[in-house]
Amino acid sequence: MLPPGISGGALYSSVAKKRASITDLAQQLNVSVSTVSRALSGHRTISEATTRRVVTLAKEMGYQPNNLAAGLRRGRSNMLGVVVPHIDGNFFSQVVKGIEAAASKAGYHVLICQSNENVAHERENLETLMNAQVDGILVSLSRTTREFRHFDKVRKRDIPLVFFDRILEGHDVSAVVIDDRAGGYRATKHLLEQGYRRIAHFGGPQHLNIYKHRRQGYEDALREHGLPVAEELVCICDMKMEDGSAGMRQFLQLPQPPDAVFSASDFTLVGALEVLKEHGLRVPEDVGLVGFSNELFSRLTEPKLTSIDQHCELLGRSATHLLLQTMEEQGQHLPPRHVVLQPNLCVRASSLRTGTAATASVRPETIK
Amino acid sequence: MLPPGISGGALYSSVAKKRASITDLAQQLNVSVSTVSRALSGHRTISEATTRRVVTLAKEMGYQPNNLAAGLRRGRSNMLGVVVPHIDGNFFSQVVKGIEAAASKAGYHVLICQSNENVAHERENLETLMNAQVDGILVSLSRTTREFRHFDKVRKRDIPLVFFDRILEGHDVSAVVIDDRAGGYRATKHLLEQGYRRIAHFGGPQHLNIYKHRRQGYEDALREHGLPVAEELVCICDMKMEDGSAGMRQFLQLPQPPDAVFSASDFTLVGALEVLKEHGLRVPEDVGLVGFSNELFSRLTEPKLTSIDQHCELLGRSATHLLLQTMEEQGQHLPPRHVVLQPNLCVRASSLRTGTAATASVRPETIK
DNA sequence: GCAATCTACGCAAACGTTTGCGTTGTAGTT
DNA sequence: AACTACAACGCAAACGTTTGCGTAGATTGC
Repeated sequence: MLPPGISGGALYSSVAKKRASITDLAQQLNVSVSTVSRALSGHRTISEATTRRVVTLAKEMGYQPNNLAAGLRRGRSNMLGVVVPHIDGNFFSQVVKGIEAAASKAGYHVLICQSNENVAHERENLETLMNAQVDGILVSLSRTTREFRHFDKVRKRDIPLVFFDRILEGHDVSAVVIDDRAGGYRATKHLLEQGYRRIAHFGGPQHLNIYKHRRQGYEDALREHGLPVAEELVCICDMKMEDGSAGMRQFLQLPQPPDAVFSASDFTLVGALEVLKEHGLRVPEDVGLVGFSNELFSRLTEPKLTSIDQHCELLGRSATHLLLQTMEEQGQHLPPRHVVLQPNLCVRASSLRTGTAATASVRPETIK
Repeated sequence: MLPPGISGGALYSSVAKKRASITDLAQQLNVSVSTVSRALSGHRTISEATTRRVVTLAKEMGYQPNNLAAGLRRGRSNMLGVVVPHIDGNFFSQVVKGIEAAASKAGYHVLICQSNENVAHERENLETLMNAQVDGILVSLSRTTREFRHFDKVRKRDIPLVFFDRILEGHDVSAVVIDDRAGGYRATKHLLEQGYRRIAHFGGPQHLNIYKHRRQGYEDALREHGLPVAEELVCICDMKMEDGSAGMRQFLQLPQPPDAVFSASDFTLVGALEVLKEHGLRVPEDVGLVGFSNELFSRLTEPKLTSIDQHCELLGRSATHLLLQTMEEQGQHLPPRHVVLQPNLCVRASSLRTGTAATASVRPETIK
């Protein structure tokens, strides 16, 4: 016999510390589990009185629904997967912020994976996410991704898939992208308006839409101005700082070096800027610079870099919305959709040739 | 009757596209589900032959285990939660990289939440993570977190909790931190060795360990040199760029302005640097600067900023290991443990007064 | 006063695993 | 021959939800 006041149950519970489940609530209230479940999800077939009782007890006992169980039963996890090349740097961390905001508003959690610009990693990331039973996947391709085979498994499983920013050319997928051609065009045109005439270009791997289109915009602007597209003024590289230094050194050895550079990334520009200073060339007086992505540090260099801003957060939100929409229309197998966002030119000192007539109309733009 | 070759099952399956489950495998092989389960997890009570059969069929059918179901049954989700103030900036994105690496090596997924330096957000993040049934949580506190109450719920549920970098003073929790006092001390001592004598300090909210300790190191170094700690040379702020500008402007209005600044963040230093240039003061000749965190952009300013590097990735890995260890020792309720990592001084131009005798022993340090 | 309609709730199956225990069949021991 | 011992596998419960269907009792319409 136990002494009065000490039941076996109480003794046990002082050890176990089990989380309260829906069943516990049901027992305490003398109702069925289904009633509790429905009450908690606000079903209207449950009387207001019972709902109140359930909700208050739930709060009192600190009840927290078990998402695993719910997910198992409903066939979905309420989790979204994201694969990005990396989260350092301004662009992707901002995009991720947008994704998280939109996802959590819709009741989804977000699983973030980094491919480190490595296609093998990217493949693993996809496995990881599928293993975690995510309901949908957002991907921005790594720079080394040249084929699509590792996505077959995802599509076979009918897991909704939306790409953003970086996609592979010629593949029919849903995606949210920036109008990179327009970005490249505006950047180059701005340089032309500032009076620069021999404009070089740093570009990334051309199998990626973003780099290809930025270059197209660059070429379009030149042609529109009746200028030739010089092969020796285009440098295709990996977009690292070092690549910018190396590329700029090459440019400066040309018989006719460029008087401006439009780069598809701010990173290369930093390297280029260093080399220019080494050579005693002044920016923007001798050489004008325009970058892409509007990285945080672009405001910190001397001079500050003109760059194309991509509304990163909006991009993230849009991609998430498209994914959620795709998920809703699951069975229907509608054709892929594309959303195109317009980028902004952020004019700063690196491309403003003071004293030039063309400057008059352009004023430094502040970022919202 | 159905026409030959078309069974009801086939017809159905052509529509449903169900993912293969362990049960499907069992049926195909005429064994029980438990056998399949054990075979897949490499149990030795299953004959080698059957194991092989199961594994090959699993691969053939593209079987992917359902983590939700497994998690439900085993009482854990194999997911870790992380709460960071933000993931932009070098520090936290690197730390997260370390966390991910260590976690995935141990078979865990990682859920990342950003508090945006907001304690209310932080509270929501915790709810989110608990809701997602994570098995453990890693937290670096937001700058506005001054009390601990929102962590009670986590501890009540016995969810293993490890803090990293930013913790609240006087709370008994497991944590992996940097030796910030040593960092502050070395930074300040370096400035003293370079001949600077009137050294100012930018600090963050003093309820956070990191800012308090960095300041302590600063003061210790001054005292050791027989220098007074001047109240007017210490600026406690929010560590934004703007705060740096504003603070520097104040410093310059003093009757005796400082000849160097040790800042607890690189960000403020960028603002300060701008102001110094405005006033025509040269760095490092007139004013020396040393920051903290070794942000990416610290190598891009003019001049490059000397800063304290924190081995971000190692920090992330250490924190994860401590968490995993804590999870293993769950029931035992051992006392909290602390791990302290040593930071590194990265000397760059902003603090190198050439021509000073003291310079001889110090050479620019490269970062691994 | 009786069928029809609602309201508010309960029953039980299902989601895909894991795991303690029970059950075969075979080999080895005495 | 009767026994134990062990290897290899099956049974069924359990994890915590959700949800289709069923069913009391109350209300309505005529």
